[in-house]
Amino acid sequence: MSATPTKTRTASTRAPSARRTGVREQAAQTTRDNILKAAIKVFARYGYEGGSVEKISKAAKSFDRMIYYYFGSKEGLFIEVLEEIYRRMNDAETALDIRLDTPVEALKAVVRFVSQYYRKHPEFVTLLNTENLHKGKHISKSLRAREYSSPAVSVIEQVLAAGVASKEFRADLRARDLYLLIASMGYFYQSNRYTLSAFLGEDIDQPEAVAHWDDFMIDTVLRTVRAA
Amino acid sequence: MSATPTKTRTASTRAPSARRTGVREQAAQTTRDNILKAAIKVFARYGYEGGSVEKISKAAKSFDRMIYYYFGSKEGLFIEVLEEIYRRMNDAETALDIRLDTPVEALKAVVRFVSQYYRKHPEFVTLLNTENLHKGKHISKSLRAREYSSPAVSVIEQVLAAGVASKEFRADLRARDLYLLIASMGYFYQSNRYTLSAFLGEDIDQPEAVAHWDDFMIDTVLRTVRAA
Amino acid sequence: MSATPTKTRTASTRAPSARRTGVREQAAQTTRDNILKAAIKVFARYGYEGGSVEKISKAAKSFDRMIYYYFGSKEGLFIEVLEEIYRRMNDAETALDIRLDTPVEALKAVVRFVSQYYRKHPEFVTLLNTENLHKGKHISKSLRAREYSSPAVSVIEQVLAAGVASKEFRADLRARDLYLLIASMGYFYQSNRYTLSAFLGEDIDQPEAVAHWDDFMIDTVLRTVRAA
Amino acid sequence: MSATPTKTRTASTRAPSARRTGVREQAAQTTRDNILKAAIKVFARYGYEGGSVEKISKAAKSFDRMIYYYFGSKEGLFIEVLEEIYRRMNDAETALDIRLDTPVEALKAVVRFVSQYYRKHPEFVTLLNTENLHKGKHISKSLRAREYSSPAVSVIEQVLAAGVASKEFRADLRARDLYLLIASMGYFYQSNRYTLSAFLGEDIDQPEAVAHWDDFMIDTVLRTVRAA
DNA sequence: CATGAATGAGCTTTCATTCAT
DNA sequence: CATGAATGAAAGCTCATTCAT
Repeated sequence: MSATPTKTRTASTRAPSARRTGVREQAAQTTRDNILKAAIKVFARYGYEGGSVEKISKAAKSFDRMIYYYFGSKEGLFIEVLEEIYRRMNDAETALDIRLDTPVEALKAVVRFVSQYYRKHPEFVTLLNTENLHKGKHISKSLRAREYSSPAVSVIEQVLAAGVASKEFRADLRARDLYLLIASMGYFYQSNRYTLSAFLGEDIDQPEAVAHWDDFMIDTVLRTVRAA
Repeated sequence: MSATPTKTRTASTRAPSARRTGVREQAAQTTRDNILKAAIKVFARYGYEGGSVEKISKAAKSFDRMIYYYFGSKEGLFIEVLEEIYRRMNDAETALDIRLDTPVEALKAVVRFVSQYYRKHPEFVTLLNTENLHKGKHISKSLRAREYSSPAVSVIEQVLAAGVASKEFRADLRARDLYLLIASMGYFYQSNRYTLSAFLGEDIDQPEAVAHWDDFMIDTVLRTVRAA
Repeated sequence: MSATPTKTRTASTRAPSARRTGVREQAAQTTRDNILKAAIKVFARYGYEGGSVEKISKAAKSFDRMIYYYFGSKEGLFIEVLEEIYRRMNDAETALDIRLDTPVEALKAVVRFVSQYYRKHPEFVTLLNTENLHKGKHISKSLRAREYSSPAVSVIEQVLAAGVASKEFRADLRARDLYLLIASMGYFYQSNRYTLSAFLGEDIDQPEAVAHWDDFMIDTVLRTVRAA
Repeated sequence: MSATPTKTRTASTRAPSARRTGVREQAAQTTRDNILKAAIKVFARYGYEGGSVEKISKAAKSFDRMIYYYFGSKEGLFIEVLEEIYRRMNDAETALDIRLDTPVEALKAVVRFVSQYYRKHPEFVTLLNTENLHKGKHISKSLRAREYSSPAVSVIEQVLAAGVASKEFRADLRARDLYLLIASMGYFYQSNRYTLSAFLGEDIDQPEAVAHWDDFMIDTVLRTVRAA
């Protein structure tokens, strides 16, 4: 590893200050952003080992050296990538407008959101798989990643509470479990679609198959949640 | 297992001859097996790119060259690794003794089996993730992999049919969907345990957490399956 | 190099005996011949370094080991390849039926033969180039190669003498020089046809171009040879 | 020579920038030149396959990596080697001072130049042979190589025209053919000197033999060219 | 006679990273 | 701020050859 070990934020890696940004800072910001965006694509496609520094710098139309300038190391860049994709999902979740007065519909909306998010953001799925391959060693170095978890579960918590209040949902269900159920079904279908297609002998990416799975997800979740 | 080589092997990669096995043939078989076993471990731990030929040959106490001698290329080895882990799961599934006269118990047993299999064989999970990262390019080159799918789904099919016959299970459920539900919940929990632990702020590998999830899986599956 | 240095013929490399050949010997002869023929093709196409033992054994539908069995080493095989192509050219030359009573026609025939031989045997040309790249180190180890030179020059010697006798050809010309002139023109055109085509901007392999060059060769040779 | 880089260079291989050359740029230029010069020697001596990247980088007192930095690949380096040797010959040819008022002497000078050039630049000969072994696949990728052909032929064209004008040379002779005749005789003698020496049983590299061949070349060319 | 298995050095190329302006 | 140049380790793979029946 380098002399200055990878950290969440070091003196040598520049994060453009949040205060008034001049022309200089903006150009730097652009370079930094380009690298981060390119890194998301490249790591998502090739994994951590397969995603070489050169591939990333080329995709960002920048230079290898710039990665070290802004992120300190390949590992530092990967950590920021993870933070970024968590932030993005968190942002999307926060933007969700859930009507708690109709709990069933609200829950359906949540399921649809999760399913769609994984489908539209395959990089999120492959990056998490990559990180799990590495036993979470990068995410554990990030102070920020943790912050993004609560909203995800808490949305479900609210919906669940509303449903219990209206007696549509049963009371003995943990929001965490419900969250995991929804995530499982959405994630697995997207994450393993290549081996599943080979294994099942059908292309599970076909629109009808996808729509069918979404319906099944909703049905399963509602059966799990509904009060007896 | 590999005693009956029903493989489509290219002319350039050696499969120990099927005829009377002398001392040398057996030694060769051992070398080949050692490499394959080592490859499963190494690829599972480091992924495809990270799992270098040297790491594998060292773990197998053999030489790089032997990998090319027996498997033609790193890719060829990886394909056989995938075939092997599918075969192993298939074997384990086939060994399952399911009592169809008690469908509910049978279904519970299936769920427990799947959950346990993923838990006890983390290499199966990471290898499939790796293969999905590569968009299934290796599995699609294997003629054998497909053969192993039918048993997995057909066991569930039988249990489901038995439950429908006894009127315990509803009739409008596809075995494929039920299989995917069970697999989703078992797989995701194992596959993403590192990021989930960081995300949820709890170690989901703890025995109680695992047991709780198993119960929840069974409960969810039964609620999905049960006749109104 | 091996412990028993490469020689023209060693105890360890088998040359099937010339006496009564049984079935066994014939099979061996075939294997040996196949290897030799394959080696000519492979060395001619890929050069000495590029022509790997494996390429040759595969082309011969045999095994690497057989090359060592019959030829001792890669170098030993290459030496026999050189001997073989010289022998072949010698045989073709010997088969030439030259009518010495018409010296001009005889000389034309010789020129055409040389030109055609190089054209029809590109492997002869590339193999000699390869050997010259290695500064003739292999041919110098061969006792046989030298035997094949005399006929080539002596045919020209005879034609030249006949022409001098009939006063059609001048007397102050060495057969060796005439041989070299003919060989030069025929060889260079074939040997360098790729770079020449690129260099001159025309495909010198076209039939008309070839015919034109043959005519020019004959014309040049006759102008060189003819008595004032 | 390489001061004016008129090259078609890919984006990934570095050509020292043309702007004001600082200390560093000059050092880089030196590294590049050292590699190119070393490559000419090594490829000329060992051929393309035999000329390993390591041999070249060592001869250049640099590193393997630098070859890829500057030339992209071994093949890219070889292409530049071919371009370089063509350029060198072209430069030498351009420097030739031919007096067209004495066509016979001018032609003799050309023949002597060609003969000497091949003799003094054996690397030119072996590199072309190597390229022809590869069927011209590298030269065909070079846009530049073609540019160097015209001068070679056009010098002869001019001499031929002058001789025709003075009625010393015959008019029905193509410059291209004359060029090929001269090149053939000069090239073949140099290219095949090892096998020829073995074949003829004399060392054709001896000064007297060389001088004799030069005389014979001139004599042959003049006989071919002279007006009846 | 014939051949599968083994071996270690070597190949071209790519890797993440640091140096020196 | 930015970037060309340099570096050595390691990657996947092929090499000619020998071992052991």
